[in-house]
Amino acid sequence: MAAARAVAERLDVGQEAQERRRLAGRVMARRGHGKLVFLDLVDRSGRIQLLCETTRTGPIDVDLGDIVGATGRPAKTRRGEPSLAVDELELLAKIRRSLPDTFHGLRDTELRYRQRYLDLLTNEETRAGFLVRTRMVSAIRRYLDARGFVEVETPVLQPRYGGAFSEPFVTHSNELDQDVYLRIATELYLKRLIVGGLERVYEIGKDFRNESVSFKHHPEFTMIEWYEAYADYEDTMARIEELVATVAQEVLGRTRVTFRGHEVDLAPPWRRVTFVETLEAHGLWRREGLREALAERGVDTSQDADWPQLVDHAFSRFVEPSLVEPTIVYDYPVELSPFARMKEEGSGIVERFEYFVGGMELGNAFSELNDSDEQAARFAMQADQAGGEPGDPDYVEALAYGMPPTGGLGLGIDRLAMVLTGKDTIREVVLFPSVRSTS
RNA sequence: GGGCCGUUAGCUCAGCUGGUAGAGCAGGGGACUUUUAAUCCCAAGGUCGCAGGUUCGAGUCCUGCACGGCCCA
Repeated sequence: MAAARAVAERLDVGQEAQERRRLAGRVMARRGHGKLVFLDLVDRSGRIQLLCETTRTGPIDVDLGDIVGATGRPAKTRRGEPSLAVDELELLAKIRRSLPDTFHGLRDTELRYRQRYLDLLTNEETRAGFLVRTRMVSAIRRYLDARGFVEVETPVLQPRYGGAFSEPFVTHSNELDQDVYLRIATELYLKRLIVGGLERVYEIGKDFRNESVSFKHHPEFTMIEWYEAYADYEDTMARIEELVATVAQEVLGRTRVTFRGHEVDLAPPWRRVTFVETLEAHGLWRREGLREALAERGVDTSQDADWPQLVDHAFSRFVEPSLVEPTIVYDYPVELSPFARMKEEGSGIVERFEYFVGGMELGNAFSELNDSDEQAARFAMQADQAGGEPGDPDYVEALAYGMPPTGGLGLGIDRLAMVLTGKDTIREVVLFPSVRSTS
């Protein structure tokens, strides 16, 4: 369609090309003039006007939303509109229910989510947004494939869940006669592949977290995790900066984006600041009295059972919203990071970073802990913490066979799509967001 | 989980201090050979989210519920 339009655009007003074209698409507008009918035909590549002289085509019996095939010659009308002068119009699929208002588009948020096909049909910005997401994912794959990473698939149904602090969805295997969990992360399986010598692996796929929804949380969401042998978290910082900037450039042709009211530049280098510094700036880096300090600031800490939860609460409440320009926060307390390698013996600080744009976390990364004894000790420590990581002896066993020093990273695909499309909520970048069923 | 807001025709929206519901688009019928939100004429289209309550009378006021949105946790 775009090609036929290009031909028509080069014509003079009133002129008709010799070559015949056959197009197909959906009729999105109709302007009848008795024996002359104008239709707007739309496909993914764009829109072109059909010029139907009924003396040539016979009666035009089409409704808005019908899918038709048209044969004719590119032409330009008296008003200069690139068109196809139709010889033959064929109905390919009949619409049985009226399309929503094609001028305003479908506005009702609930209907837009429940019947996304109507949203895509009537709102061009919706279509454009999802195409950006698709191109973004392709660009990420291209970037990693070109650097020797291999894409893999690991289990979604897992006998044990792990790799993140989160409540899982539970289901049941009839064959095994046991409960299984929908994965909350791909982390532990991917690192087994590093043990197995695959050296550079990544997986793009859905994770599932049985938790509350918000503008940046959705129960099923798409995550990429990659693991790179013989890299550490500083190498990984450089890689994620480069990847995000490269992808933005490829998809949008620029690195400046507007997100949640902020204009930010994704080009490296990103601001870097330690976790401890960010909290010190608010007077909230302390082992004792943190609960009291938060209470003084009017924070309800009743849901926070222990220090790791308090410090996480302090960070997400006071620090995260201020991380508007792309920022890498690094060197985290070990209590928050059961899989990250210790920075120095006994420091209590691990080689981990999270990165943020527009006050929202995009992802998490670290130099992976590869000592099986220490991993076992970390699991034991987590067992004493509220909501701590459940242990995974099989994973510890895998590490016991030796894992190279490895840099690993997770990136929220939906969240990066939000940033690149400028959408304020994750539901705008998920084609079919979860909605309560109507009964 | 809490607060605020919303739900009227297939869609987009009006509907004031309570007085028996309107428009545009789409759909139906008709006119029209250069329009592009085409125009014009005709007819049709409603459990005003659901259930109660107040009232002579409720789309409008009150309560509860459902679904959704935004903000907070």
